[in-house]
Amino acid sequence: MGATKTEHFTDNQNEISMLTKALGHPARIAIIEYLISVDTCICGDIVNELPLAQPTVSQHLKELKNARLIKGSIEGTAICYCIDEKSIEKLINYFSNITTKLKSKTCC
Amino acid sequence: MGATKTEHFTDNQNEISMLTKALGHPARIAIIEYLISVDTCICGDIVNELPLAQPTVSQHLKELKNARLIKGSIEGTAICYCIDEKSIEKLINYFSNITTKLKSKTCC
DNA sequence: AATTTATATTGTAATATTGCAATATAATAA
DNA sequence: TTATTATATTGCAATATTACAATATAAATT
Repeated sequence: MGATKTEHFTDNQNEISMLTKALGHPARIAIIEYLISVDTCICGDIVNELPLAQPTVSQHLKELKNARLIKGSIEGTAICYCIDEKSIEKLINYFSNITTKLKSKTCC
Repeated sequence: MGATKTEHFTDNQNEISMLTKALGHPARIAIIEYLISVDTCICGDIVNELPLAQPTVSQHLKELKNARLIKGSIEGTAICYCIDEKSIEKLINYFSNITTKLKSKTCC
């Protein structure tokens, strides 16, 4: 026990929950918001921006990268991170679809 | 250590991550999808629908309720659950806003 | 080559989550 | 009142996450 029973759910359910799970931490939301706010794709400034130690930030970035919510490309010593729009669009589509389907339903 | 440093983030960051975190499990995505698929707001059928024991389902429902993603109203012995559209809309708005902001940006 | 700068990894402690059996609660039915 | 039915809670084991100090890596600069 303790481990999520991934194999019992559909690929889509696992994919959406993987994305939402990756966004399920305020630091990772803050990282996403920071990446949006900066014009140029800055990297290690995230560490200065957040109230967390460098290894912790690095770990959060890794999780966002694993979920393909962000992309990172090496620029000399630094790494340039930016949001992967596709994943965000996946989420919008998913939730929009829910709202559309709910329009015809009555709640209890 | 080990606990999320909620106090260091904005209310909005905490709210959005609270919603996404609640959706960050395939069983809870499956519950949301099931609630959409049924015409009438059925309750304990979720237990039959999911490959999880009743207490586990009850726990997942509790988390969705805490995040205000679903509402439950007592109907005799049963409890009628349904999706709280407002929270879904909050998420759509949030992600739409991100996409809008990204339109003007160039990625690395 | 040695140093600096930027980021990642490892190891570990604290805490949270997942899943379920057993049990409790609470409304209805017999 | 005693089942029955539907859901919630408790307690616990297994596992995952969060956070960070220490350390490693890797490219650029001196």
